[in-house]
Amino acid sequence: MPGPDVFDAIASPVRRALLDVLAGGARSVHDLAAPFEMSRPAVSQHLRVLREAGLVAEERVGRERHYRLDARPLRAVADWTGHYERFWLRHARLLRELLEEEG
Amino acid sequence: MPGPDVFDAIASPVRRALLDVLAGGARSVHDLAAPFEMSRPAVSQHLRVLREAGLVAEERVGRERHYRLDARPLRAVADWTGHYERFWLRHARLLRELLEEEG
DNA sequence: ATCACCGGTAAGGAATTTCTTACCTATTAT
DNA sequence: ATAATAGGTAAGAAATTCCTTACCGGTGAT
Repeated sequence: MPGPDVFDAIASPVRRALLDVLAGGARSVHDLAAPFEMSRPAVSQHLRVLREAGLVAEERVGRERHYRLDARPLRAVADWTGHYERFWLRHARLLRELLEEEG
Repeated sequence: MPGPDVFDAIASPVRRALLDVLAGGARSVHDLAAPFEMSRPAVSQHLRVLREAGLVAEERVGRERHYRLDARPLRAVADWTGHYERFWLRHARLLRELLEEEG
Protein backbone atom coordinates (compact mmCIF):
# COMPACT_ATOMS: atom_id res chain seq x y z
CA MET A 1 0.00 0.00 0.00
CA PRO A 2 2.15 2.88 -1.30
CA GLY A 3 0.35 5.78 0.35
CA PRO A 4 -1.35 8.42 -1.75
CA ASP A 5 1.44 10.92 -1.75
CA VAL A 6 1.01 14.15 -3.65
CA PHE A 7 4.75 14.68 -4.20
CA ASP A 8 4.90 11.26 -5.71
CA ALA A 9 1.83 11.85 -7.84
CA ILE A 10 3.26 14.97 -9.45
CA ALA A 11 6.68 13.44 -10.02
CA SER A 12 5.48 12.00 -13.32
CA PRO A 13 5.47 14.34 -16.34
CA VAL A 14 2.49 12.47 -17.70
CA ARG A 15 0.49 13.10 -14.55
CA ARG A 16 1.46 16.75 -14.46
CA ALA A 17 0.32 17.04 -18.07
CA LEU A 18 -2.99 15.44 -17.14
CA LEU A 19 -3.48 17.97 -14.37
CA ASP A 20 -2.59 20.77 -16.75
CA VAL A 21 -5.29 19.61 -19.15
CA LEU A 22 -7.82 19.33 -16.33
CA ALA A 23 -7.01 22.90 -15.32
CA GLY A 24 -8.93 23.80 -18.47
CA GLY A 25 -12.03 22.01 -17.23
CA ALA A 26 -13.36 18.51 -16.60
CA ARG A 27 -12.71 15.91 -19.27
CA SER A 28 -13.68 12.35 -20.07
CA VAL A 29 -10.99 9.70 -19.90
CA HIS A 30 -11.25 9.34 -23.64
CA ASP A 31 -10.45 13.00 -24.17
CA LEU A 32 -7.71 12.95 -21.56
CA ALA A 33 -6.00 10.00 -23.18
CA ALA A 34 -6.16 11.35 -26.73
CA PRO A 35 -3.04 13.55 -26.66
CA PHE A 36 -0.84 10.83 -25.20
CA GLU A 37 1.08 8.21 -27.11
CA MET A 38 0.09 5.65 -24.58
CA SER A 39 -2.59 3.03 -24.24
CA ARG A 40 -5.81 4.06 -22.59
CA PRO A 41 -5.35 1.69 -19.62
CA ALA A 42 -2.02 3.36 -18.95
CA VAL A 43 -3.82 6.69 -18.66
CA SER A 44 -6.42 5.07 -16.42
CA GLN A 45 -3.64 3.94 -14.13
CA HIS A 46 -2.15 7.41 -13.97
CA LEU A 47 -5.60 8.74 -13.16
CA ARG A 48 -5.83 6.27 -10.33
CA VAL A 49 -2.62 7.62 -8.81
CA LEU A 50 -3.98 11.14 -9.09
CA ARG A 51 -7.28 10.04 -7.59
CA GLU A 52 -5.58 8.36 -4.64
CA ALA A 53 -3.57 11.52 -4.06
CA GLY A 54 -6.83 13.47 -4.01
CA LEU A 55 -5.82 15.55 -7.00
CA VAL A 56 -8.75 14.56 -9.20
CA ALA A 57 -12.32 13.50 -8.58
CA GLU A 58 -14.45 11.47 -10.94
CA GLU A 59 -18.07 12.01 -11.76
CA ARG A 60 -20.11 9.44 -13.68
CA VAL A 61 -22.10 10.95 -16.49
CA GLY A 62 -23.79 8.47 -18.78
CA ARG A 63 -21.24 5.94 -19.88
CA GLU A 64 -18.42 8.38 -19.47
CA ARG A 65 -16.50 9.38 -16.40
CA HIS A 66 -15.59 12.98 -16.13
CA TYR A 67 -12.51 13.82 -14.18
CA ARG A 68 -12.16 17.19 -12.60
CA LEU A 69 -9.20 18.82 -10.93
CA ASP A 70 -9.02 19.16 -7.17
CA ALA A 71 -5.98 21.32 -6.59
CA ARG A 72 -6.21 21.42 -2.82
CA PRO A 73 -3.46 18.84 -2.17
CA LEU A 74 -1.08 21.00 -4.17
CA ARG A 75 -1.14 23.49 -1.31
CA ALA A 76 1.11 21.11 0.60
CA VAL A 77 3.62 21.32 -2.22
CA ALA A 78 3.34 25.08 -2.49
CA ASP A 79 3.77 25.41 1.26
CA TRP A 80 6.85 23.22 1.26
CA THR A 81 8.56 25.06 -1.58
CA GLY A 82 7.51 28.30 0.06
CA HIS A 83 9.89 27.56 2.90
CA TYR A 84 12.71 27.77 0.38
CA GLU A 85 11.66 30.96 -1.31
CA ARG A 86 13.95 33.07 0.83
CA PHE A 87 16.90 31.02 -0.37
CA TRP A 88 16.43 31.65 -4.04
CA LEU A 89 15.49 35.26 -3.35
CA ARG A 90 18.70 35.68 -1.38
CA HIS A 91 20.59 34.11 -4.24
CA ALA A 92 19.02 36.56 -6.70
CA ARG A 93 19.81 39.50 -4.40
CA LEU A 94 23.46 38.51 -4.02
CA LEU A 95 23.77 38.09 -7.76
CA ARG A 96 22.24 41.49 -8.38
CA GLU A 97 24.57 43.13 -5.87
CA LEU A 98 27.55 41.46 -7.48
CA LEU A 99 26.59 42.80 -10.87
CA GLU A 100 26.06 46.27 -9.47
CA GLU A 101 29.54 46.27 -7.94
CA GLU A 102 31.09 45.34 -11.23
CA GLY A 103 28.97 47.62 -13.40
CA MET B 1 20.37 8.40 -18.23
CA PRO B 2 17.31 9.28 -16.14
CA GLY B 3 17.41 13.05 -16.44
CA PRO B 4 18.03 15.21 -13.42
CA ASP B 5 14.42 16.08 -12.72
CA VAL B 6 13.62 18.24 -9.73
CA PHE B 7 10.07 16.92 -9.35
CA ASP B 8 11.51 13.46 -9.21
CA ALA B 9 14.21 14.47 -6.76
CA ILE B 10 11.73 15.87 -4.25
CA ALA B 11 9.35 12.95 -4.57
CA SER B 12 11.31 11.06 -1.93
CA PRO B 13 10.59 11.91 1.71
CA VAL B 14 14.20 11.14 2.56
CA ARG B 15 15.49 13.65 0.03
CA ARG B 16 13.04 16.29 1.19
CA ALA B 17 14.25 15.72 4.73
CA LEU B 18 17.84 16.12 3.56
CA LEU B 19 16.96 19.43 1.96
CA ASP B 20 15.18 20.50 5.11
CA VAL B 21 18.31 19.83 7.12
CA LEU B 22 20.46 21.69 4.62
CA ALA B 23 18.15 24.67 4.91
CA GLY B 24 19.77 25.10 8.32
CA GLY B 25 23.22 25.38 6.78
CA ALA B 26 25.83 23.29 5.02
CA ARG B 27 26.59 19.87 6.47
CA SER B 28 29.05 17.04 6.00
CA VAL B 29 27.73 13.75 4.69
CA HIS B 30 28.46 12.23 8.06
CA ASP B 31 26.22 14.73 9.80
CA LEU B 32 23.56 14.47 7.15
CA ALA B 33 23.39 10.71 7.44
CA ALA B 34 23.26 10.63 11.24
CA PRO B 35 19.51 11.16 11.72
CA PHE B 36 18.55 8.49 9.20
CA GLU B 37 18.10 4.81 9.88
CA MET B 38 19.87 4.03 6.69
CA SER B 39 23.38 3.10 5.65
CA ARG B 40 25.71 5.94 4.75
CA PRO B 41 26.04 4.84 1.11
CA ALA B 42 22.27 5.04 0.81
CA VAL B 43 22.44 8.67 1.87
CA SER B 44 25.29 9.23 -0.58
CA GLN B 45 23.07 7.94 -3.33
CA HIS B 46 20.22 10.24 -2.35
CA LEU B 47 22.69 13.10 -2.35
CA ARG B 48 23.70 12.18 -5.84
CA VAL B 49 20.11 12.48 -7.02
CA LEU B 50 19.86 15.88 -5.38
CA ARG B 51 23.17 16.91 -6.91
CA GLU B 52 22.09 15.88 -10.39
CA ALA B 53 18.90 17.84 -9.95
CA GLY B 54 20.99 20.87 -9.02
CA LEU B 55 19.46 21.09 -5.57
CA VAL B 56 22.71 20.71 -3.67
CA ALA B 57 26.34 21.56 -4.33
CA GLU B 58 29.31 19.93 -2.72
CA GLU B 59 32.43 21.62 -1.51
CA ARG B 60 35.49 19.65 -0.53
CA VAL B 61 36.93 20.72 2.76
CA GLY B 62 39.71 18.55 4.07
CA ARG B 63 38.59 14.98 3.95
CA GLU B 64 34.98 16.00 4.31
CA ARG B 65 32.52 17.09 1.71
CA HIS B 66 30.16 19.79 2.71
CA TYR B 67 26.84 19.89 0.98
CA ARG B 68 24.97 23.11 0.74
CA LEU B 69 21.46 23.80 -0.44
CA ASP B 70 20.84 25.37 -3.83
CA ALA B 71 17.14 26.11 -3.82
CA ARG B 72 16.97 27.65 -7.27
CA PRO B 73 15.54 24.59 -9.03
CA LEU B 74 12.65 24.63 -6.58
CA ARG B 75 11.39 27.75 -8.30
CA ALA B 76 10.21 25.55 -11.15
CA VAL B 77 8.09 23.62 -8.67
CA ALA B 78 6.79 26.76 -7.02
CA ASP B 79 5.94 28.22 -10.41
CA TRP B 80 4.10 25.11 -11.47
CA THR B 81 2.01 24.90 -8.32
CA GLY B 82 1.44 28.63 -8.59
CA HIS B 83 -0.63 28.04 -11.68
CA TYR B 84 -3.05 26.11 -9.51
CA GLU B 85 -3.32 28.58 -6.70
CA ARG B 86 -6.46 30.16 -8.11
CA PHE B 87 -8.15 26.76 -7.99
CA TRP B 88 -7.67 26.14 -4.33
CA LEU B 89 -8.41 29.78 -3.57
CA ARG B 90 -11.66 29.50 -5.52
CA HIS B 91 -12.46 26.35 -3.60
CA ALA B 92 -11.88 28.13 -0.30
CA ARG B 93 -14.02 31.07 -1.42
CA LEU B 94 -16.91 28.84 -2.45
CA LEU B 95 -16.73 27.00 0.84
CA ARG B 96 -16.73 30.24 2.76
CA GLU B 97 -19.74 31.54 0.84
CA LEU B 98 -21.59 28.31 1.46
CA LEU B 99 -21.01 28.58 5.17
CA GLU B 100 -22.13 32.19 5.18
CA GLU B 101 -25.37 31.29 3.45
CA GLU B 102 -26.13 28.67 6.04
CA GLY B 103 -25.04 30.65 9.05
C1' DA C 1 -31.61 -7.95 -28.47
C1' DT C 2 -27.41 -6.86 -30.30
C1' DC C 3 -23.72 -4.04 -31.07
C1' DA C 4 -20.52 -0.35 -30.19
C1' DC C 5 -18.33 2.58 -26.95
C1' DC C 6 -16.44 4.03 -22.36
C1' DG C 7 -13.30 2.81 -19.11
C1' DG C 8 -11.73 0.02 -15.08
C1' DT C 9 -9.04 -4.15 -13.58
C1' DA C 10 -5.80 -8.22 -14.07
C1' DA C 11 -1.62 -10.28 -15.31
C1' DG C 12 2.88 -9.99 -16.78
C1' DG C 13 7.33 -8.04 -18.19
C1' DA C 14 10.99 -4.51 -18.60
C1' DA C 15 13.02 -0.84 -16.46
C1' DT C 16 13.89 1.83 -12.40
C1' DT C 17 14.35 2.70 -7.56
C1' DT C 18 16.27 1.94 -3.23
C1' DC C 19 18.32 -0.40 -0.20
C1' DT C 20 22.41 -3.55 1.35
C1' DT C 21 27.46 -5.08 1.81
C1' DA C 22 32.00 -4.89 0.01
C1' DC C 23 35.55 -2.25 -1.57
C1' DC C 24 38.31 1.76 -2.88
C1' DT C 25 40.74 6.35 -2.60
C1' DA C 26 41.90 10.53 -0.19
C1' DT C 27 42.98 12.90 3.92
C1' DT C 28 44.11 13.46 8.76
C1' DA C 29 46.01 11.74 13.10
C1' DT C 30 49.54 9.09 15.81
C1' DA D 1 54.65 4.68 8.14
C1' DT D 2 50.42 3.09 9.91
C1' DA D 3 45.95 3.54 11.38
C1' DA D 4 41.54 5.75 11.40
C1' DT D 5 38.09 8.66 9.25
C1' DA D 6 35.21 10.58 5.32
C1' DG D 7 32.71 9.30 1.66
C1' DG D 8 32.11 7.76 -3.22
C1' DT D 9 31.26 3.66 -6.29
C1' DA D 10 30.07 -1.25 -7.56
C1' DA D 11 27.28 -5.18 -7.50
C1' DG D 12 23.23 -7.39 -6.42
C1' DA D 13 18.53 -8.22 -4.31
C1' DA D 14 13.80 -6.80 -3.43
C1' DA D 15 10.32 -3.77 -4.26
C1' DT D 16 8.11 -0.58 -7.14
C1' DT D 17 6.85 1.77 -11.43
C1' DC D 18 4.97 1.92 -15.79
C1' DC D 19 3.91 0.16 -19.68
C1' DT D 20 1.45 -3.65 -22.53
C1' DT D 21 -2.50 -6.90 -23.93
C1' DA D 22 -6.56 -9.31 -22.58
C1' DC D 23 -10.73 -9.12 -20.48
C1' DC D 24 -14.73 -7.41 -17.99
C1' DG D 25 -19.11 -4.83 -16.77
C1' DG D 26 -22.03 -0.65 -17.81
C1' DT D 27 -24.39 2.44 -20.77
C1' DG D 28 -26.28 4.10 -25.06
C1' DA D 29 -27.57 3.35 -30.05
C1' DT D 30 -29.95 0.59 -33.85
